[in-house]
Amino acid sequence: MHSSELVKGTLKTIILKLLKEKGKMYGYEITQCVKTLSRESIQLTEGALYPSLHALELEGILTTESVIVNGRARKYYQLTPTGKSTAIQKIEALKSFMETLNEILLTEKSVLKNI
Amino acid sequence: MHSSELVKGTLKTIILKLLKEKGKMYGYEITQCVKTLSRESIQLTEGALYPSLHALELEGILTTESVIVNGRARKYYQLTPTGKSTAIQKIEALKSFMETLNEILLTEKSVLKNI
DNA sequence: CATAATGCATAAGAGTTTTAGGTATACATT
DNA sequence: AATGTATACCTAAAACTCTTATGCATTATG
Repeated sequence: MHSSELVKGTLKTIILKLLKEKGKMYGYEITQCVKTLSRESIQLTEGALYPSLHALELEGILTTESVIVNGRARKYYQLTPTGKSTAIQKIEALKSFMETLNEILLTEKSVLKNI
Repeated sequence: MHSSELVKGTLKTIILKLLKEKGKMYGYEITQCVKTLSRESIQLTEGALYPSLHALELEGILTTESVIVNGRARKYYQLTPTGKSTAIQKIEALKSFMETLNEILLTEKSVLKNI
């Protein structure tokens, strides 16, 4: 299980990535999808997920649509046009950050000595 | 410049990685080292760095040693034996998390459809 | 001699997450 | 019938961490 500390900064980007690919998802579906994709190593908590989704909606990045399925309410989220470009930017930013991070983590003693 | 949101969760691990390789560093040195290694894309703020260092010290992961160099005080930090194994663990955890994250970011629409 | 760079540190406010709880339906098991 | 599990939404207090701003001090530089 990955520490929640690490997931924090990447939560919004993960949400945006999934919505970008799937087009339309509801909250519970997002938690399950992340769980599956991460092989059970990331379990989003609802207390973090829903406030994030609502914030993204307020920012105009997502729109919602409520639907009744099997007698239960579902609230689908999808990217707005603005949200789509935000998603692309955020995903690129995260990839770029991971490359930087990777360089730092692979830096060896001998290299560091000269900095 | 990478968003501070992303750096947050990885700050402690970055510190531990650098100390693991360099053995002994002072606060300002850490900020400059991260700046250089990241090609100016990560600029640690002191308000985040020092509290983290102090927390790591309280946890028994670091010990300190104050030295006067060129008339200025420096406070060197280094890993304790416990800290050394914590560092190794944290670094591995971060690498593992990045692999998971990478898989998520590379997931394509066609794959996601079946989840 | 003012400014930048070096070097440490903290505190108020802001922002986010954790933890814990609440509400509700469907379905399987006891 | 009652219990538990899975599905599905949400929120609020407390905890946590960072941002922003500030303070102090020395050395080098223009």
